[in-house]
Amino acid sequence: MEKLNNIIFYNIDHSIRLYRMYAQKKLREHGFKITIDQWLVIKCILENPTITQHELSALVFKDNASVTRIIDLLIKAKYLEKEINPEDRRKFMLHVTKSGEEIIKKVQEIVLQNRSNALKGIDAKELEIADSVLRKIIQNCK
Amino acid sequence: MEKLNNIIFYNIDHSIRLYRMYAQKKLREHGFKITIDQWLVIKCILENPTITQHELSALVFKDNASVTRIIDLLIKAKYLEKEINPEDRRKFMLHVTKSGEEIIKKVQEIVLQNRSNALKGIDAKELEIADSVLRKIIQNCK
DNA sequence: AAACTTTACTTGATATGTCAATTATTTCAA
DNA sequence: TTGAAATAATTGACATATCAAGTAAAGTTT
Repeated sequence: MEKLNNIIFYNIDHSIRLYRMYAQKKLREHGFKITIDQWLVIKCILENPTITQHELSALVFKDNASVTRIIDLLIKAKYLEKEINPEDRRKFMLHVTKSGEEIIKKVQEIVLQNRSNALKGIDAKELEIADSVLRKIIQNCK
Repeated sequence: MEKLNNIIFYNIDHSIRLYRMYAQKKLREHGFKITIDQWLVIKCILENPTITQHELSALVFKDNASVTRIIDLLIKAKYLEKEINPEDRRKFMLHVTKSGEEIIKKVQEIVLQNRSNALKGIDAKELEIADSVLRKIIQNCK
């Protein structure tokens, strides 16, 4: 138990790191020039079309600064456009372009495959317990 | 279940991110000018005095390039010294300095507190299950 | 309305993550 | 024993993480 205390955080870290590498590799293999984080940001904007950058950063657990920079890159890549919100000129309205929508649609299937591969051999009950443990850690660190 | 599939990776990501921020904040509050990653690297060298950088990167789940840079910073901070290994001139021997040893000793207690705070309200059995789920994910992504 | 506070976003600095290319050294094989 | 392959570490380029400081706009107080 004392030992596991040490190790659980290593395994959390290790698992998410390997999963990200795994997922990124799959995207690359399919010829997609987009990062996991960029994909996540577009996905969230599509699902929440009126979201602000500030709300977005809470949703994807990222710093405002990171979100600003990811959005910059997505705009450069023509997956996104932004426009000042006339209701509140501090904010921006974020528009996913046609090509942004398309890449999300194409990548979707790979993401589902990645997740299911990564969770192979894990049953619903233990997954549920693992998830609850993670949620407790999240609460404790807030 | 379908939904949880989607969410487990978010919670893994979220939990490790919050834990790192939490741990880093505690270090800062106690006046330590060292990052979690730097601490981990010194700790591993102390526990494996003959370790190479290559072995080190496997141990801490980091890229060789990251380890090189972390070691550079630790040398600048006088916590570490390196010396070419005469047995194999491609390798280095890594020496933790007195002041490196000292900071590890001082930080140790805070790290233990952080872990136990982060795991509050989680019992041994569910922790064991969570750990086994993470190990399966790690295997699946290798 | 003017001053103050808060909010949304950006930018700079530094650390780390990831991949690819490079250098130096060693090992292996013909 | 020499030439090819493998290994250890570094470096460059770019993406992201984190904190702090800064700018602009909106909201609040008096």
